[in-house]
Amino acid sequence: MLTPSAVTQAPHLHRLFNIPPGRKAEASEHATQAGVPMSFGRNAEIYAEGETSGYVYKVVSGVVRVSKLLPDGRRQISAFHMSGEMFGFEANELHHASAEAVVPVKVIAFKWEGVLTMDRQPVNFVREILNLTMLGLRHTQDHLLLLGRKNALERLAAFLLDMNARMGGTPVLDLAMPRHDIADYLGLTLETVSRMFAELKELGMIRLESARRVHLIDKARLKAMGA
Amino acid sequence: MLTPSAVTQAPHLHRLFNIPPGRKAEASEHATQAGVPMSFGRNAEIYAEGETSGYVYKVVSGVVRVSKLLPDGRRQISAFHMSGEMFGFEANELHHASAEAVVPVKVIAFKWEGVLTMDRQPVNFVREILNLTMLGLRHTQDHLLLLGRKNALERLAAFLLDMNARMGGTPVLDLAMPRHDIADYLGLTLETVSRMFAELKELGMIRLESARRVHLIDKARLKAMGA
DNA sequence: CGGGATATTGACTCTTATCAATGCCCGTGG
DNA sequence: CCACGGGCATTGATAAGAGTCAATATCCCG
Repeated sequence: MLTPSAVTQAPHLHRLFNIPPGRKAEASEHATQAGVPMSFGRNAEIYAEGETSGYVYKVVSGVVRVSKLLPDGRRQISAFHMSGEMFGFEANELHHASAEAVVPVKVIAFKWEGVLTMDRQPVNFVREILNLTMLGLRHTQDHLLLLGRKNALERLAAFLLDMNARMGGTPVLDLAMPRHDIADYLGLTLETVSRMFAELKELGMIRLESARRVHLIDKARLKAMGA
Repeated sequence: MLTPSAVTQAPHLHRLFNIPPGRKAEASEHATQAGVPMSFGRNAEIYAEGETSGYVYKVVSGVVRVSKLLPDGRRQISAFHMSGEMFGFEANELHHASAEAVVPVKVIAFKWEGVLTMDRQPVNFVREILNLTMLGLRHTQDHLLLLGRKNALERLAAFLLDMNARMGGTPVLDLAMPRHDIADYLGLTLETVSRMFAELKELGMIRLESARRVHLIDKARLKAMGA
């Protein structure tokens, strides 16, 4: 459940996607291969659902949320992406979800064209991207199980463990996102999320230093709970 | 929501994956490129979670369900695959979900090795598989929205429309799977699924010729409902 | 130090789950 | 050909979990 994530780092991609040392990079035509650094403020939109999608992104710092909206405003966040991870892969030329900065974010944007069309890149390269996409698919399938079959407490436990694993596994966890975002990721309301935090605290499994700073006191029991 | 599906057909793959005319094919070592036809009875296991995964599959006939289980038996079906679709893509060498035949199924199995390692295949080929995987990711993300944010009636409406679209769009829909499978796909209980069928009937949007044979009377309203 | 956004807590409602009884359909065998 | 039996589906009564609405409380940030 909630494995390291979607678009996690892969050695090859790190090499291939990193900006050449000394590069300055504005959004110039030349940026095709190297990638263009971009910054986004808190809650700024990186791309929108329905927008034409020409780029894939790698998170340099901050946290990104990818989400879909129903016409009446109900929202489902499908993933949070943290430093080192990539997102924005799309089958067609249109974005099927939107991406926003949860906190101030730096990313590098790569022309998708350049990624797939480059006939000079080793076949390994496309294969590497395929692998990232398959990992993303796996994470999403795990999340289906969470949304379809786990109760509120199990969902929150799984979420905290996933976040923790992805941030290095230290027992103190700093959450970048507000309760509302956690709720929209876990398919709950923010009130329920808050109550589940309280219950995990009651159960002695976590300690809340503040709303965003969580101490994972008993990971073993959290794991048993998150499934 | 619930787009044509996961691993839907793509012209290139049809060419590349089809068995050479006149081929007989047992599970021989030579079958690497051509693919091995296989048959499975109702509810037979095609592969299991945790099993080592050496093949990808293309459905020739029947319907396949891909699912994950929680230790206590709760189940989430992540997708149904129908004729022409492919499934079984895995990031690592282990299957992360299991696949079973909903009804008697014929598939063709292709060695994954052969698919990725073949340096003689055009780069286009890997790219085609990447595209199928991205489509699968999209379908799964749509399903996240369904599980996280839609109510029971909306879920069933979306399900019926998706199935209908994938089976050619005729107003009479033959469901291959029992209520229990629909429930595990939609994150509901079979009783609730049954009640929602009754309610769609009440609303005049469907007619039940039998439990498995559904007439879609008002697709427009179903669409509005399914979101 | 004050104020707005974010989070918690409480009371109550509503949707869906659970438990249980009955009905229906279809294939098999008398 | 009909009756029986077993799996599947429907329907009902009740319970439980999460949602909703509303009133504080807390935390930043200026």
